[in-house]
Amino acid sequence: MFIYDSVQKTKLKFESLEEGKVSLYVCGPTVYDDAHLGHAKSALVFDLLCRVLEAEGYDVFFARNITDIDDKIINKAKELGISTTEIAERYSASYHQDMAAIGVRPPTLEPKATESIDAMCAMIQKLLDKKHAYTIRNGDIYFDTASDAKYLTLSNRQSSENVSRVEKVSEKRNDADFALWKAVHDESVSFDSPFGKGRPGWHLECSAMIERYVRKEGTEYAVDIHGGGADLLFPHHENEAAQTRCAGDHELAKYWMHNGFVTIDGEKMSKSLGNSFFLKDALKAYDGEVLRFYLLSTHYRSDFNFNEEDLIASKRRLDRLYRLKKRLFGLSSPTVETEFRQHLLEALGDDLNVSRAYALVDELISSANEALDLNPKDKPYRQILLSSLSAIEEILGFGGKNPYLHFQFGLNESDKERINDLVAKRTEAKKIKDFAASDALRDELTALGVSIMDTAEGTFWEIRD
RNA sequence: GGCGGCAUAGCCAAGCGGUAAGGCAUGAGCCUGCAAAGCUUUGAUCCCCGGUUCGAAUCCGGGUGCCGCCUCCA
Repeated sequence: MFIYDSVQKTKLKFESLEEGKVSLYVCGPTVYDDAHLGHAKSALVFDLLCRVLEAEGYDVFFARNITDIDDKIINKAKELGISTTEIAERYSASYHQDMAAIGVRPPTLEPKATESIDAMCAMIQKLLDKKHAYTIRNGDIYFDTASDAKYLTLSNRQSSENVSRVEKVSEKRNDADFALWKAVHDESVSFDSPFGKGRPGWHLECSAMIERYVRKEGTEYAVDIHGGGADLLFPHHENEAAQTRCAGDHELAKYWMHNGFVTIDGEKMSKSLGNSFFLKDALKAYDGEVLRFYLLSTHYRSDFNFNEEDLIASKRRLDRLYRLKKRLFGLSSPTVETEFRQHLLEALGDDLNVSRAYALVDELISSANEALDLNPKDKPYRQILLSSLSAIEEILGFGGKNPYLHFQFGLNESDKERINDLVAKRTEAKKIKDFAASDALRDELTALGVSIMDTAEGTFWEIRD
């Protein structure tokens, strides 16, 4: 496995801290609204990484947090007149639902910030003890960035001179110093701590939760891989790394992975543009699996420009896989190790080269169709083929559904009944060679968005995009 | 202003020094009552200029054009 490390800016051979085991921590969402396509992309990328690592035989411990306390959650709660807990629960649930819809498996562990306050306090205390943090008069606790010689080395920034846009607090020792703990003096949401009532700083959450839930004693790094969106490199990950190295005797992550951004029709996602922003909206129009296939189709480090035209092209590519599955429908056989699976892992093992993996899938489909055209009854061949297809499902996470249902997205039972009825009538007309009637029926079906295909096994239909 | 990324056929997109994967769309053929599906086939010298090299889309220098981060953010 090779991984591009976004700190060293080079592709590295992956060597886990502990033989056969991988610890992966990914920054999860702040649950104050529904998940958008960017959340989906990030979740998909690391879901794929997990699948590949597991397929390579690693025992993967994957943690992805939920930030369930934050100013934005508080604001949303005020806006809707309900508690922050309700907000967090509502959007955690919708996050889980949306991610499941695109085939993102749940992480091994999903720590919540509000359930980890003690871990955060413990870390703050360490930082205070080691003089890497200080308290100002109002009770806020800040990280002293000047006390960490390695500060800014993660994101490769020269000095903190240009990092001056964070809030100006006159008592801060350095402009770049960030809050570890914010004291709360009014009635707003707060947690009790040895430092008084307050709320934790966002950057602290991940460091503390990694330390508490993921890290094994004695390792040089807290985790093997730390991931997240490209925007998190600075300041979030820079700050996390600083906290971890200053509070303990180890660095945070051996490998850093950052996924690219999702734009929509070339524009940065924004609510004001009113474009298909939320994943749940995209899921109304397209099958979750189609969205998975599409969002995963380009390299994870590249920016991804989401648009419907490309999505449809992508769906057509996935359709080919399902048409092949239709040809094999009803067959089952024990899964055997295939060369194809090896090739797939080889491609994905190269810093998740999905394009190469997809090309392999395409080539598999073409050669399979060709072979089945020549010799439809070749049993050993079909067994290998079915095994290859299950490798696609296992590693890439698509292609596992009933192939007929894939082509019936968005239809209810009465729609299907009506279509089946028309198809049956057309078959009757064809039987008596009344082609005028059968063509008229096909036109009717076409008008319904249904495409007809006559095969040796009978007539099949698909809903078209 | 500082830091970083990208530029490959109509579109999406691999490629990491040896003479351009794959998909969508398009044209043609086979198959079909006709279609659809499937199969075969059709097309780029890689933003521009210069350099290194026997050889560069791939390395170096200089342009041009997009984009991201530097503020909460996947």
